[in-house]
Amino acid sequence: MNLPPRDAARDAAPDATPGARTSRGEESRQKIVDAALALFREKGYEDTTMRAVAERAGVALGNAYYYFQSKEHLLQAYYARSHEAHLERVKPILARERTLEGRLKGLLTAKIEGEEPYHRFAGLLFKSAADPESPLNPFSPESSATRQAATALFGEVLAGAKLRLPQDLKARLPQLLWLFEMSVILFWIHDRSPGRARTHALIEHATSLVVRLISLASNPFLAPLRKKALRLLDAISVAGP
Amino acid sequence: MNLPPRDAARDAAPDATPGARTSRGEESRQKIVDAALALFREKGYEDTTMRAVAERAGVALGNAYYYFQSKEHLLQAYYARSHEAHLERVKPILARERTLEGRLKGLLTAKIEGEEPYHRFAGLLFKSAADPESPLNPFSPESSATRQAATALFGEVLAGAKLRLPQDLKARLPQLLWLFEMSVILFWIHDRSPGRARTHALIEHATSLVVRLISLASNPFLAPLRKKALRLLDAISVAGP
DNA sequence: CCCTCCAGTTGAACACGTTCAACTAGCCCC
DNA sequence: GGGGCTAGTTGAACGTGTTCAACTGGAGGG
Repeated sequence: MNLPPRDAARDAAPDATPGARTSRGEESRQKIVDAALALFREKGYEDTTMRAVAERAGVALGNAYYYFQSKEHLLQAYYARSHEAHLERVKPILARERTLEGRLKGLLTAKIEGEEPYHRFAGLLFKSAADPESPLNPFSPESSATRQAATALFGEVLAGAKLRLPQDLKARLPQLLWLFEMSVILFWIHDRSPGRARTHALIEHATSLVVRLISLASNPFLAPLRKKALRLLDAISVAGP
Repeated sequence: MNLPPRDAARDAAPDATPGARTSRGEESRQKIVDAALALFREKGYEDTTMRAVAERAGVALGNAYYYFQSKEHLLQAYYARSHEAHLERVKPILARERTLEGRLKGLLTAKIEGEEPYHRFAGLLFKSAADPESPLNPFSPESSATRQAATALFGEVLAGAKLRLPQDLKARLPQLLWLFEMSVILFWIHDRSPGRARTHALIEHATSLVVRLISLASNPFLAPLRKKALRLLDAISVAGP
């Protein structure tokens, strides 16, 4: 899932919560984030109260709301952290794998394994992300920067693979692969099988299927169908209205 | 695609809210549902309070919780009712349209037009869809009746269309079409264009594309790829009775 | 006729997320 | 040094969803 980085979200929102302008302020903000993430991990999101966060951070209840519009917004801090970790994990994989299939599988596997410790509240993140009203929602204008960053990563996945693609498809594929990743994550969130065996099976089979579909779509014989599909994407602009 | 099953332990909802056992009770339950749906439509979900629901229903606050475990559970009543209304709207369409494309387009258009009054809070459906803990989640056991009804409807859509399909594909297609419908609804939820023009465009283009993909998948020439895709579904599906 | 029983009903009470008017502390300008 | 100015801070107060112990009404048995 791809949520906007903290700073971008704050700058885009009209009534955004202020960033700290003071070293004292920055310290408070940090203490609040640290307290929140620790409590989320210890007790889960629902059982963590804002009062408990404020108490552990050593600030007043209202102070947390000076830096974070809502409890939900505290999750953004977690997301920012986890996305950076994901980039780090993916870097060596992309350096090693040279086939599209290997690169995709590596990326997706790294994603779900990196998120594994947070499986129980990753669902909550996705929940906010699916709400059209929420600024955390990946289809929102506020998130466009992050969305582009995420699709750019898939652009890199494609660029490093030995692959010949029609130009029109190549332009749209990163967005489509991002949607694929989102689907895998949605599946993973619901997956309760031991070791997330089902999600691993999904990645294994679906990735290889996706790669075959891509090469099928590249077949000149099927160009009309491909054009039709791409026209659909143009008409609705894949990221959503 | 099927999502993984939930824990059997939780499935056995031990403290399920009782159905009414009395005519007086049935009346109360009905008044509460009516009040809730009216208020949801008038003010949206968030701005509807349980106190307002109880007041309009003419019962005490606590009484609503005798029949519904939570505010969220009131939404299930909406889903059930909306599906019934959908069936009524779809009936004449399926009686008239004889091509798969016409039947699908008719069904999807009826869906989003029927849901239009509830657009502003329909986003909650997907919030719940993303939350594995929620009983409203369409993949949950509590929703299995609705889910099966929905896939059964797509079975009817297929049965009434003049179409030759490989048997293996035919068996899985209703589920796949249901996922297609869910995707359209997800798009619609985020659609803020006037008259939902974008969603109508999506239905127009995507349906015709889906129909072509189905006939492509039926091509004996592509049987290996089709088998591979169906094996994927088998691998991640629940082994049902 | 009264007693028992229990589905149904009640609203006060609770804990929570969130808001807000008032306060504090450090910095800058005169 | 004093007088603002404002980022930062405070906790009481509000409205919410939810819980619960107490109550009610009417059906059925004696």
